[in-house]
Amino acid sequence: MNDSPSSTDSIKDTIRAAGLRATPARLATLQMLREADSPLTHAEVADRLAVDGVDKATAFRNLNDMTEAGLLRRTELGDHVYRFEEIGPGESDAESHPHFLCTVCGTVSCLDTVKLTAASERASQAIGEVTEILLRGRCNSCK
Amino acid sequence: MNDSPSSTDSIKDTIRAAGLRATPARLATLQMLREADSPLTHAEVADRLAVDGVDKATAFRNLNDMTEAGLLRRTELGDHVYRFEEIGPGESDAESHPHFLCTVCGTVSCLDTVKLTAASERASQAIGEVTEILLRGRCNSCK
DNA sequence: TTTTTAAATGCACAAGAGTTGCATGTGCGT
DNA sequence: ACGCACATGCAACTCTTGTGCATTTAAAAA
Repeated sequence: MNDSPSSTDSIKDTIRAAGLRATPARLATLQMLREADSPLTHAEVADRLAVDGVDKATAFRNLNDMTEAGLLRRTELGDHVYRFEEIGPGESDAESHPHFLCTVCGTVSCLDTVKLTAASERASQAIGEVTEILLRGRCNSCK
Repeated sequence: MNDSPSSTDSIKDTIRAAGLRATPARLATLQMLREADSPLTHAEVADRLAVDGVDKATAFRNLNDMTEAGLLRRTELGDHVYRFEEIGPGESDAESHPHFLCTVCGTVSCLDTVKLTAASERASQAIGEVTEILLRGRCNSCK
């Protein structure tokens, strides 16, 4: 069998632990995001679930509900589309990692090591508390 | 007189130099952006011009046309709204400065001094060429 | 100054992302 | 196995942005 029951159960547990019901649509949603290595758009998730007969509104509501429940993180990378990624077990919602969006092909990459210089940290502190860093440009495949 | 004719003429010249006709709607648009100290949204410009009888579609078209002509820069800061700012005379379109968006009040600040650490530069180069930096968080007024 | 014409405008309508109201269906605690 | 709050489906709706087309106008030519 391809779907190991253990991983399905772990997904169920994760959803229930967040105070939500483990419905088929939510299982599929979280599994999709767990297998993806970059944030997925609203539409990508909805389209994929549509073949299982899941309504667009349901897909959107689940994504938002799971975000509110602390399971997902919603990011907006500047192309007028919301993207979602799973928040790992230990991870907190606040400590999100930087993202890179290719403005040509739309590919998103997660970055771990990107930081601002000390001087930049200070300059930005003067304005507010930075919780998110987003870089945009052209990825190497699009040069 | 408040509207110094010289500045109006300079705006006209700027627009014509970009290969566009200096229409009243465009004069007003560019003047607005020139006086603003942070990028203005599509809607902000359109609403302001509406009192002069300028159509919303015209306002949107002008913003996009002037962007294409290299007079303006269009940025998307993650709230599903386009913002525009003038590109200074010497400035090129490519070298945009970083922005900070307060996710609470929506205020946008332009940053000049923010840079990535050398290590971060290297890490991001591995993925692509970064042309734009966006920081999000809570501005000091919203803490 | 008048004429000419391509560019710009106004109006109405359309597309895409995301949301919401409401009746129906279902997970899951008892 | 039962019941109820929660979740879903469907349709209509909002909000931002873009488009088609007839009319007007900036600005170059005469």
